[in-house]
Amino acid sequence: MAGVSIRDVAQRAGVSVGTVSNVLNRPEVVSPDSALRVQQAIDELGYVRNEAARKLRQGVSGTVGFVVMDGQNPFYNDVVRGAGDEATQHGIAILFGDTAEDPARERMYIDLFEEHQVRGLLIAPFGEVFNRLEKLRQRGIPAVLVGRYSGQNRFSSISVDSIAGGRMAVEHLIAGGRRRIAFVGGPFELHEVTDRLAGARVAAENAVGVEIEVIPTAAMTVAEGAAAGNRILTRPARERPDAVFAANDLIALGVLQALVEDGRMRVPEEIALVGFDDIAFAAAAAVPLTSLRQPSSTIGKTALRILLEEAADPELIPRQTVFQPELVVRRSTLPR
Amino acid sequence: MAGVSIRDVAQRAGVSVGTVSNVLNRPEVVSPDSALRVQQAIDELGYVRNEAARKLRQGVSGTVGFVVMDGQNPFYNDVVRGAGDEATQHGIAILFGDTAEDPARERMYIDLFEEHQVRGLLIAPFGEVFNRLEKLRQRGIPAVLVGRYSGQNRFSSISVDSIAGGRMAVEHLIAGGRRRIAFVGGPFELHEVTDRLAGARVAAENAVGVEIEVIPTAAMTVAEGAAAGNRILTRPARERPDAVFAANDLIALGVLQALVEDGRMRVPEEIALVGFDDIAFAAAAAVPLTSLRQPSSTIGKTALRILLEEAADPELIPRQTVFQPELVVRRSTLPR
DNA sequence: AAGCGACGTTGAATCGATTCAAAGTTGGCC
DNA sequence: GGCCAACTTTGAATCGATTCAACGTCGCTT
Repeated sequence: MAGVSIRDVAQRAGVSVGTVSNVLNRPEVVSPDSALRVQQAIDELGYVRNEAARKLRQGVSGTVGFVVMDGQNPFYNDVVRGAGDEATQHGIAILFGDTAEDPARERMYIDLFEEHQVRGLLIAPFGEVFNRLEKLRQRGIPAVLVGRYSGQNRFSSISVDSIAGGRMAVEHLIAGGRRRIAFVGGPFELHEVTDRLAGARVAAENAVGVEIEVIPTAAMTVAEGAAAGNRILTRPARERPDAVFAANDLIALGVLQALVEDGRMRVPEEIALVGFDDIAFAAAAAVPLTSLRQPSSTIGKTALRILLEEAADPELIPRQTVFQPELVVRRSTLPR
Repeated sequence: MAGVSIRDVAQRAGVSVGTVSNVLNRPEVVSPDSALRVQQAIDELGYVRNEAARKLRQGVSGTVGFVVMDGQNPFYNDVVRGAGDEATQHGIAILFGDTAEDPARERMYIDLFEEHQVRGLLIAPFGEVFNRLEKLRQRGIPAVLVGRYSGQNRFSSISVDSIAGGRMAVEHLIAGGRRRIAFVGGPFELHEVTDRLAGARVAAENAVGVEIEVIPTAAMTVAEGAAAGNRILTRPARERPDAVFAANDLIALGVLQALVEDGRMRVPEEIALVGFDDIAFAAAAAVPLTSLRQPSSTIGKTALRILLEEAADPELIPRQTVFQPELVVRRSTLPR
């Protein structure tokens, strides 16, 4: 069984528990002699520190929660890896919760992580969570939003400028000679979606004779994208758009899949396609996908760093960190 | 601040701490009257149970560690989601560690999770971890291997029959008229890789005039796959294979990307392509990819269930659960 | 030789939930 | 009324690491 405690180590090394604790946490105050004996005892007994006891006493834990709205989206996987890299540098472990775009599950994970007394919460939110997060903060658990700009600046956030991204996407399409542009995305509760659409509208208004049509989806998935693509295909040819701007790459890949399978509307000849996120698979798609790249790994790292700073000093004023997306042009938007 | 303890609740409700604890953990022994008062006090004070204290006392935690060798592989993301679904049904949180195919990081996460006194460890291992896992078990922390068959049956494992999968892949290629087959994958420390290759060899030996050539990769990534694809393309035309069996879909997509970009060897006309895992993006690839499907979400669920059983009863004999992969045929292997 | 500061070490108190033996309460029955 | 069983409630002990005031021990100065 486990059961090797600091007391056993102390006894073996012939010192007090206080000294052992000092060796572990403030080695500079203990004499080299004791330090050595303690270290030996630790090795011999295979002592492993009990995080629970430490956490209980200190009131701070070595874990951070990460609640992600879609764990199957490679974009978030990249963000998680970035956060994980940063976390391990601080000896911190990440509790991971994939809510699969389900608000109930989202609440559940927040509750669970609160019980676990996480030091802070990273969250790519789906539902309306601000009040809940506010309560968490009152209990001393800060939260940092990932991928979503925090409306009233109540929380720190790390995101990409979705409005600018939307504008860049549609300006690029217009420059390529497209005029009838469909925005495919949803649900509209997601700020990412509304912002990208808003940016698209700005670009359209700055041009002449460009219309934006909205084709809503229920989720940001390949399947929903494919469904949207098929809806486009059922229309008479003259009512179809000549370009699609998808709210993210998963949707774009779904649309692409539907179009390629059907075969009647070739990409990019009849219809151009832009995604968002620039996930690794965008480049390997049936038709390599033009997309707006987010610095995903950096987003994760930065989010974790800011979270730890806020956990250390609750008085810090929330900061909004906004990166600029980068247009990566591939074949799916070859000009007419 | 936090600081609402079970003692505060007890005081507010006018009962003892023992009763509050009973309301929380064995509601059937407490009178409806007290239960109500306690519940009210909990709501009014916003009490949240302190996992650290509970864990310390009980010696068991409500967390499970999941160490994944490649968090960017959608296959593992699906597995993680399955495990997460199952975990939440048991009120358990998952500590997540992405080792990015780095043995040092793998050890680091195992150490970290041990300090956290996880109830058990799910691991898709990369390096040589059996001795370390053995030590963990001696401390009462069981481990279940995910995606890798446990050699000497020392640990429970959930996997897919990689040998059968390799055989099915190559038999399918042979049936489609292919004769010069390249196996692309690595590193060979991974049993998945060697098993899939072994299965491929079996299929080749059962046929006439079929050769298997091995093109090693340093990792199971798109980038490594693309590099391998480019290596194939540098050869004189007559020395190129007429089919590629990739150790997983990421490699397959990389190879495909290289081939499509170059344009000289058309898929599937000149060269056929089979992957493994059947990730969601396989169907959406430049050329829809034939692959061997693993029941990824089921693998995750099952792994977690078995892990919890073993945590509850350390005497259980390790079980090897092996699913059969399913060949999903798409255009990348259209017969000649 | 007394006094002082620097340096190490000690060990009891603490964090908060759970446990369980013991005490308390209730109602039923003779 | 007395007694017993069934049901509730109590609260001190416990888990293991950390903390910190108090205590030794030296070596050096005056």
